[in-house]
Amino acid sequence: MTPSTPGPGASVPVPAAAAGGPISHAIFRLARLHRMYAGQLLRRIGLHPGQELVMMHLWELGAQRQTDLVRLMDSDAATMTRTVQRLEQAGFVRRRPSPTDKRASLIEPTAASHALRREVEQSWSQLEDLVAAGLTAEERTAALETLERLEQNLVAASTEPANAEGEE
Amino acid sequence: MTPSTPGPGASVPVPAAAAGGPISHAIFRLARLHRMYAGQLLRRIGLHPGQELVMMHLWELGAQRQTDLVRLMDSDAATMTRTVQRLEQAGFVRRRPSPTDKRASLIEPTAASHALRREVEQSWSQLEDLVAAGLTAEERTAALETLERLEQNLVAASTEPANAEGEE
DNA sequence: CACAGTTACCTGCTCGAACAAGTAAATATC
DNA sequence: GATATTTACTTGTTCGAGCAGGTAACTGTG
Repeated sequence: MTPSTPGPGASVPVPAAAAGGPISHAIFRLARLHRMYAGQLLRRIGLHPGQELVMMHLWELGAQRQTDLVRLMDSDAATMTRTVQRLEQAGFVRRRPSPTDKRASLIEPTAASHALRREVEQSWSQLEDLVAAGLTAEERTAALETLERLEQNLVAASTEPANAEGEE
Repeated sequence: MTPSTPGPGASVPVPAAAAGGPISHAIFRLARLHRMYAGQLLRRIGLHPGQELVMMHLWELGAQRQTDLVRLMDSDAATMTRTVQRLEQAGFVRRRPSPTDKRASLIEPTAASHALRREVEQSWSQLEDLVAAGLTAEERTAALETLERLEQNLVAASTEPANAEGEE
């Protein structure tokens, strides 16, 4: 029945497993599919998942220190190091020592990279159209609110728990 | 400001970045947080993300061939091989050659693993409470429907595109 | 100025995700 | 029954994610 693999860059098999909390699992499955699609779109333009976010920050804000990128994306410093290394090697960013801080290096997008920006934005746009296909403007807003509410629940849980050792 | 690392299993920094399509990015952020929490809960009980799904399938269905697990989780065969190897090494599963098919091996949960099941279920339950905190039953249902609708959009997109070779 | 403490970055490691390729066994076809 | 194809699984590789160090540079304090 399954038509088998149609070839690279076109197969996104249907999900299957379901267990755990319904919402948790729905998030899991949705995120999985979403990641798959994003990955496919990104690969076409020569980026790996995650790299496009770094680039977008750089294109929007200009040269940044790695630490800034880490903060902006709330990612891991070690991951950022290697991601930047690969972006550099791919010719999308350049590293320049910070004039004010010898520890830091400024990451800036190369001229060559700017051609990518449109493609990244198009990919994002495509993905958004896919995931929100058939939704009215109101439904999109509602969906967004739902997602953000769930997100806020998790954010809140990370700050509240307050098994915290005394701050103060 | 940031109280520094409170210790393992307690720090989930707030997200930050936002870009791309609003819904896409909301999914991305939500999934990220969700994954973080799931990872923390799982680590406490000695599992890595993904392993718990394998175990749940085994506990529910009994011994399965790797291929079955791959199909159930719609995951990669290579990933499954290594995941099972690690679960085996951790003593949670055992591998037995299939009596009927010399290529296949049956994966079955060990007796020792059953103690884990409660913990996995508790972790899932905890996570579900976290993510759906403060939602009424109706809101949970609505959220679930929203998530599933978005998921269905992606699933549909994977089957429709119909650059497909005829499925006849 | 010397010291401790912090910050910025890098490396090593484990593990999941995905793709490519390869082996062995089962099955289909001639 | 020999050959081709499919199936089950393994290994190799790249890359993101996260944790655990480790080094150099900055900063604050005495």
